[in-house]
Amino acid sequence: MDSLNKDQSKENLTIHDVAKALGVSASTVSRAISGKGRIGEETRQRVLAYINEKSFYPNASARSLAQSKTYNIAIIMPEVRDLVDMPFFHTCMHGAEEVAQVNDYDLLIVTTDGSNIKPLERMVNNRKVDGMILTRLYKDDVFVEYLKNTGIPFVAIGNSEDKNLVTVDHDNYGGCRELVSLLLSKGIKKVAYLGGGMEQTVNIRRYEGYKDGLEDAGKAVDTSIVYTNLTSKIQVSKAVEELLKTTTDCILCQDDYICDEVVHHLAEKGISIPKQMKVASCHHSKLLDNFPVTITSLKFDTMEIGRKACQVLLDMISGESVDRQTLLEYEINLKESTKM
Amino acid sequence: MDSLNKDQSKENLTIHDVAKALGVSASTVSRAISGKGRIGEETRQRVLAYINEKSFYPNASARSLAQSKTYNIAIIMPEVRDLVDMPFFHTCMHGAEEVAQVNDYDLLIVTTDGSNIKPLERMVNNRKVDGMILTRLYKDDVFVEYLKNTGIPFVAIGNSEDKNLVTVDHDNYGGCRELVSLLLSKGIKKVAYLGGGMEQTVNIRRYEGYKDGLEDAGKAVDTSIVYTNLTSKIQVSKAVEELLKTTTDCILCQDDYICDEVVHHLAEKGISIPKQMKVASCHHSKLLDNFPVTITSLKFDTMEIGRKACQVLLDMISGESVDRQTLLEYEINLKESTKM
DNA sequence: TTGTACGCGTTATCAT
DNA sequence: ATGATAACGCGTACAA
Repeated sequence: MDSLNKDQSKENLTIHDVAKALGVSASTVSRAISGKGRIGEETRQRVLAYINEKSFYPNASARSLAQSKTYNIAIIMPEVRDLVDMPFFHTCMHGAEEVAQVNDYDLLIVTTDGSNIKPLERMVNNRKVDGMILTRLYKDDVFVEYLKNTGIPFVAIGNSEDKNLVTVDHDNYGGCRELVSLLLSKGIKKVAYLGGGMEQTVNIRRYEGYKDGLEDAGKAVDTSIVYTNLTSKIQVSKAVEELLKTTTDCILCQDDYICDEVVHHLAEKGISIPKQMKVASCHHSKLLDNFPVTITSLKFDTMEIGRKACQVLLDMISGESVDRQTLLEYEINLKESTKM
Repeated sequence: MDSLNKDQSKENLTIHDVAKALGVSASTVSRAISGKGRIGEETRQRVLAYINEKSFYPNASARSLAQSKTYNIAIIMPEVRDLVDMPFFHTCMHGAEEVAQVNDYDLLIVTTDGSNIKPLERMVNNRKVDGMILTRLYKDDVFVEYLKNTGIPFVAIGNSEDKNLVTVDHDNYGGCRELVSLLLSKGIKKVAYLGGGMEQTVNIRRYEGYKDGLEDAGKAVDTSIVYTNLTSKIQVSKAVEELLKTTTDCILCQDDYICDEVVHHLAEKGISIPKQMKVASCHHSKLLDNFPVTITSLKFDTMEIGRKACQVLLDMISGESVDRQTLLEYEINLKESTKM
């Protein structure tokens, strides 16, 4: 047992060792492994059997150098303080990893805030990755700007006006629009909107969906019950406070994070959901499952977006043509929180 | 502006290009960059200035091949379904990444369940990393077993009886012990314990702390109010149900996840905390911040454990001697949930 | 102090 | 179908 392991680890084999042992040349071994180039089926099997028995594995660095390919991709994550309550990015990450693994790629994580491109530069300059996934897309995105100039393949999760970008996103716009339409058709009269971080395209799209959803129902946007600059819990609760003085009968939250705060604040004030106020969220997460009342929300398959982004990226890397924009489906879950 | 970028990207430079342009040899350039080997200060500056101006960066694969070092480390994460409500691992990951970045290392993530070592084998066999961090430690850990045989440097987050392992952990034992002592000293009479997953060493240590905390106060463990095999929400609520029939006046939860369920179930049953039942948790997370009542808990700096684990690993990789076991401090936060 | 020459382990080109 | 041989770009003994 022990000696068996020792045996295998007698310093790593190379294709030359394999070649010598089999009385063939190194290039033959290489061909047998890669499948590239013509090779006799018999010798191929012989080589494969041998490397399997001796558990030989090609050296990644050497292959990397020879092919100018790293078999690594990077995923760019927002900075830590944002992440604690935001499982979205991590779920994405795991989706991407799943696809990467299957394709013999490894996933390398890079955390950075919205403006610091240093970590990306290092990756690119040192050629440590073959491509990148941007998990977040800003309005005038410095990462995008940088990556475009480098020419390295990358896909962004989100929506951009630049139709040359390769993006993967949930249909936030369509989802919010349909959600608003639905709420209004059920008899809700006045839907307020609570959001923040309008420099992120996802939030822009949701707000646009909200606006067009109202329009579909022949309603105009009432800017006095629209908040698009909430960045802290306190601001959210203050907004709720103000809304309570109006005739608003439903609060649409840009995301689960804001929704969480809204629900808490309403509970604190003794306002019952949905009797005195309806609540809905443009994004679902486990956060919303912890309330006594179930919350109407848009549901997206977050893992799937990670998978898809990675798949598209790998396609780009291998030179295949890919769709510029990919839009993934949404699901509307009507729950108690908007019951009339 | 545009031409400037084009200029830089005229196919990547090599040390030979730099050498030629400066009228020196490639090895001189190499020395200037690495700092290894004697080199004239003047030429060193000249080289450094040039590569800085032309923004030359050494090719990672080539360096990797020459040095047999990848400047990558991997962090092994538990499988996805466990993760959604467990920010611990992701926070660790970001801590590790922070330290890795500073040391010019990159972090590669690998997700796998407790038994599948295939993904690790690929990493090791292909020599894609210089070391690994295990974020979880099982009683008879197959990963540990495998990694020990390969000889690759690795550090495990958790506690092991095998004192040859290099581990980094919070002082779960000491924390739980002190917490229990404290609760009892405040007048609490009967502390029940709710836990699960005893194949993970962290949970074993917490339970041991609980036991010894009782002992410190001269109390014996009452196994009828101890649950160490709860793996689902339903099981947790059933356990709570049974405890309510006893004279238990405080429930100590193994982690935030279990605590979350306990608090919810008590609320559902109309049992008020802390009046009718005290509650404490051996692990704090944001999960506990969402309750109307603040929860007494042990608090660990999760990011710090990731940082520390990474630092120790990097030390091992560079051949420095490291402490076998590192124990990080805990903090006891006494809150409303255990108020007498 | 600096340059030469070779090795790291693969892939790819060109013969055979 | 297979085998030499030359890259790939960097590090490093050894020589000068």
